[in-house]
Amino acid sequence: MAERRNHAPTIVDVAEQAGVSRATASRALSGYGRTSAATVERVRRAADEIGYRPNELARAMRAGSTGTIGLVVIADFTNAFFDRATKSIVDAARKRGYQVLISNTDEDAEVERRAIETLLEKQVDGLIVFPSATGHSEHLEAGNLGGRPLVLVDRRLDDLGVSTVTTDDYTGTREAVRNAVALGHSRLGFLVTAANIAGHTVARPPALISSVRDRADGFAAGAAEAGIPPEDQVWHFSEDVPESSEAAVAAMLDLDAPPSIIFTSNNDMALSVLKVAGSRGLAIGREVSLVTVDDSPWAAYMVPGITVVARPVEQLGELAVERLVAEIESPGQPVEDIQLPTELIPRASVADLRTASPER
Amino acid sequence: MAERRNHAPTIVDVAEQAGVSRATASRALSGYGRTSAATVERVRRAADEIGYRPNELARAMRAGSTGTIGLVVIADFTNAFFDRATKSIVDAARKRGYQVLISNTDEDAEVERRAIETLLEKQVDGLIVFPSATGHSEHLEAGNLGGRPLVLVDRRLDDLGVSTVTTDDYTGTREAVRNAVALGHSRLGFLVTAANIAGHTVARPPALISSVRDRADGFAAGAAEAGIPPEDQVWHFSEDVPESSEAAVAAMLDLDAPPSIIFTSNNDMALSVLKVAGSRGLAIGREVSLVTVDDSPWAAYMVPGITVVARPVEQLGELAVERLVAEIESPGQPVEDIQLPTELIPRASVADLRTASPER
DNA sequence: ACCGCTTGCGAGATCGTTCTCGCAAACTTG
DNA sequence: CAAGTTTGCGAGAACGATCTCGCAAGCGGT
Repeated sequence: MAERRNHAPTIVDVAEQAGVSRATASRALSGYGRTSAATVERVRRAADEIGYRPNELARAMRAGSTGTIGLVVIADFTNAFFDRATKSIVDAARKRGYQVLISNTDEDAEVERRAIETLLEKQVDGLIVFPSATGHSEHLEAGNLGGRPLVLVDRRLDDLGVSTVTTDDYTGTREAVRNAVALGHSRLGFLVTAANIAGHTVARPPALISSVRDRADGFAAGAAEAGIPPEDQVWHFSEDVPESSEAAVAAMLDLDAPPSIIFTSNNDMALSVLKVAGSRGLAIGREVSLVTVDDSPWAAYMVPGITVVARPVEQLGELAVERLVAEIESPGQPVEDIQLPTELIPRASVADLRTASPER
Repeated sequence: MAERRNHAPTIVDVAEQAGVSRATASRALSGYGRTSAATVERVRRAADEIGYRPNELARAMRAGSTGTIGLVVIADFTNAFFDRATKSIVDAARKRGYQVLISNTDEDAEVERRAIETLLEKQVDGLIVFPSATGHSEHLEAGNLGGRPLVLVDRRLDDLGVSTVTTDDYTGTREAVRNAVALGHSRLGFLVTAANIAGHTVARPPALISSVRDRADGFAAGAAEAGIPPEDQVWHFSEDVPESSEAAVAAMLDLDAPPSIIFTSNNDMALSVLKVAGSRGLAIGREVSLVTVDDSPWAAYMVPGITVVARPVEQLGELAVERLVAEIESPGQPVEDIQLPTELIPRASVADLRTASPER
């Protein structure tokens, strides 16, 4: 019968209960050093009896590692990206014996800086960061990380010299353009959401985050390859808020010669196309075609299904964890820049203009 | 000039650098006790110079609290529920000075049990749990939680006597039924996804998780109130996997007298309706009406927009954090069972049968 | 000039664990 | 049977912070 104290039972309580010393109790439970089988059994039973639960804090302080990794993400809802990435990271970490401390930055660099500071104070063994689009990144430099490894996901920050896992959006978007041209489209719209823009604009903003830049470059490359002249590449940029997105869509549809197909750089923008086109009675996949980046359940199940450049988000998260754990457990790994292949999933949102008589 | 050691600088290094004792350095930085202004300044400067970052682990061990809460969720993608809830919890926690350790259970009770064990070992100050539908819940009883507070979210576990934050899905669903009947619908389908079912079935499974049970009860109550006879309430149950869902939808549409409207208990099921109806050329909001629980961007922006019972997910998360932090910081709070109101958002997916001539 | 009070600071204990070291008992070996 | 080796276990230090004491110096009041 254990005497109940007012604190959670510690290894000292286990030792008393089993009639051995702290050291022996610890040895028996952790299984290092030499302990007789009888003692191990006695200590185990004692621990069970008093409901002992090891204090991972103390263990971590002694060991110098916490078995915890810090995750700094940018929560967005429409893309089903945040949750897929988060889930895959949490699950992959758990499989390798790590827990995840999560922070959300909402694209705010200052919040990101403080979040990383807090995570480091909590002694995470390493960091996985979806870097925010705004602001600088001194806080991500090795010298400010207390020697703890960092892996970037989804967005490259080239001058940082740190392992990065992204998807090959350049090739994916280029492929999508090629596919559209093959189906007879010859005037292509491209709607890009970007941070740090006021409203919407036709001028390309000076700095795009790497993922969006890749999509833009892929679009341009695909169009050039297919011989689409610049005047038939219609670019619009907007903030990532519904009002700006919808205004950008409306402006594009209001052109004297609107494009037959609209590419969007993310799903928020794609939904704006759905909404604005719907309100004008334009049927997707007939009067207006649509391609977006990132697959999602609704894109697959809608009628018509939306043609997408699918990114292997789960793999993205898993690889990030794999890289990070490798650097944690054997430091000095070479820096890797992993780019995962994307996949064009053709559905019904892109009209085949080769057979149908051109509408509008 | 600080002498660089091979370990992260500690308060001892700061003290040396400033020429004071550990205790004084700690006082100067933490701002308790008495310290002269000059010393505070000197210590601060020393800390800056050597890049001191406090070790939150050591502080937590001494203080007995970590400033960390454990979050145990069930990741799902379609509902935009996981990410909205997670984000709101992470953000609300941060505002109150807490970080979040996140675990995902995938509805597996054993994984949930182990996740909670790990979180407790890591000395979280409290737990927010979306309880899994399967298995028992001894691991959630107060005696097994080491005295740390727990708040349940989204699903009630009545015999646990613990604060719970849910949404009033009963009233929401009842309201939705009432609305549909007012629009002329008189034969109502209800598609329910539930764990622990093999395939799909017409028989109501013995145990439904509280949120789904509330929706079912609300549906039944609304139909009864509106005078819909039992034979015009068509129930189908299925597993939460696409194959079962789609089979259930198909079976319902294959009835001799299919319902004019289908209610679904979640968005996975609603997407299955979209898919199957689409593949049969049935237009949503015309030949088949649809109402689901949980709003999401795609439900709002699709054409037609989907009528939904919207749940205040962000508020759910915030209130859970608020309750938990209250119990952490002043123990002995009364147990609260908070039910947040839902809102019916009528869109175009429910046909108005009063004016239109009945189709099919 | 003496007493009491405030101020500033340092020594040491503490949180709960792991791990090194040393010691005694038991065991092996020629 | 003596000497060396293995085995099992306990004492104590360590991780890095906070906090309780107690001490010495400075201060004002009488």
